[in-house]
Amino acid sequence: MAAPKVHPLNTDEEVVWRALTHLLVVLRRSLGDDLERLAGIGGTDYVVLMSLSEAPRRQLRMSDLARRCDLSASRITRLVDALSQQGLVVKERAIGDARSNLATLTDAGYRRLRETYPVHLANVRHRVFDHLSAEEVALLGPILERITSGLEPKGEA
Amino acid sequence: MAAPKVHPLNTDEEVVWRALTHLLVVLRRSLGDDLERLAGIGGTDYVVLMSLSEAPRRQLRMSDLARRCDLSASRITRLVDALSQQGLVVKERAIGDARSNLATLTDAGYRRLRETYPVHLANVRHRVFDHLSAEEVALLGPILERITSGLEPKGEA
DNA sequence: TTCGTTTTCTTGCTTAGGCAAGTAATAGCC
DNA sequence: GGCTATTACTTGCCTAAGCAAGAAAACGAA
Repeated sequence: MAAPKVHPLNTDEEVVWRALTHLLVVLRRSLGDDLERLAGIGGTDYVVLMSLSEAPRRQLRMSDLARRCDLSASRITRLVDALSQQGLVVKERAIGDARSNLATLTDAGYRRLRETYPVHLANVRHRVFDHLSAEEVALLGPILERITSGLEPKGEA
Repeated sequence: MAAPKVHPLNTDEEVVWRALTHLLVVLRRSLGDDLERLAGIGGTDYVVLMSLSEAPRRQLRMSDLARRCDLSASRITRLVDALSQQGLVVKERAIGDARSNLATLTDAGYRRLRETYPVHLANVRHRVFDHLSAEEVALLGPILERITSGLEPKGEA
């Protein structure tokens, strides 16, 4: 609390910091726009479908889905409702616990995801991996994981 | 257009991709929340003040400010209006071109920024640099810059 | 069993942000 | 000098997302 005299960023850190904040805003936007423009699906919808497709039975409880997508419960409620309107998922009460709702990817949803995947993949390569060597990718993985893993506990850590 | 058979991500790439998308959402949120909680200022407001403080005369045209903050013109209009309500910046018509508006950081704004800086610095260290060695930081800089520099041209590239 | 507590989701409201249309000022051109 | 085109910002309106309060089910204890 009493400002324990933290070092200012050195030059290298400054560079990383500028690039990172820029990335945080712009890469997110670029990828979302790419997907919307080239595949007609929102970035968030894509993440939802993808998360479901990776789950056993292609099915997750709403709250688990929210966690995997880094979204709030309310946002997931609305996203799943919208996707189910389009027939890409179904929402049904869980047997055995009538509080939980299960979202399940439909065949149509799975098909949609398969169609979209190549577009997404191309975007990701174009925006990120085309700029990196294999060695850099190998280095980057552990670094990013270390940063993200310190992030989970929403408040302090 | 005709899906030119892009390689799927290999294992290393997959790791980077997962971590990166997570980072994009969560780091942004964490840093914004930190600042809000510990310094009572929004992350975006902070960026605006910081950008002004780095400009000659602590002053920028609205459109330049928008560009440096990665924000739309309309968002900047509203942010600057809010900040000027709080006396942290002033907005005035540019002499010599009455279309442009100049936003200038006030002394109060500068003071506010100085107060906030240590908090922000501590957050940044805590969330990012505490997890990285000096060597890693040195490696990371060029990598991130390469990615971001491919991002500017909003649509294609 | 019945009542309080906790979990899980939903709904209402608010905020951050962008886009598109409008307005004002400048710049070019005849 | 008067039109047209361009630039710079603002305003209206929409979407994405979160928070907080609610409702419904499940759990636990008396």
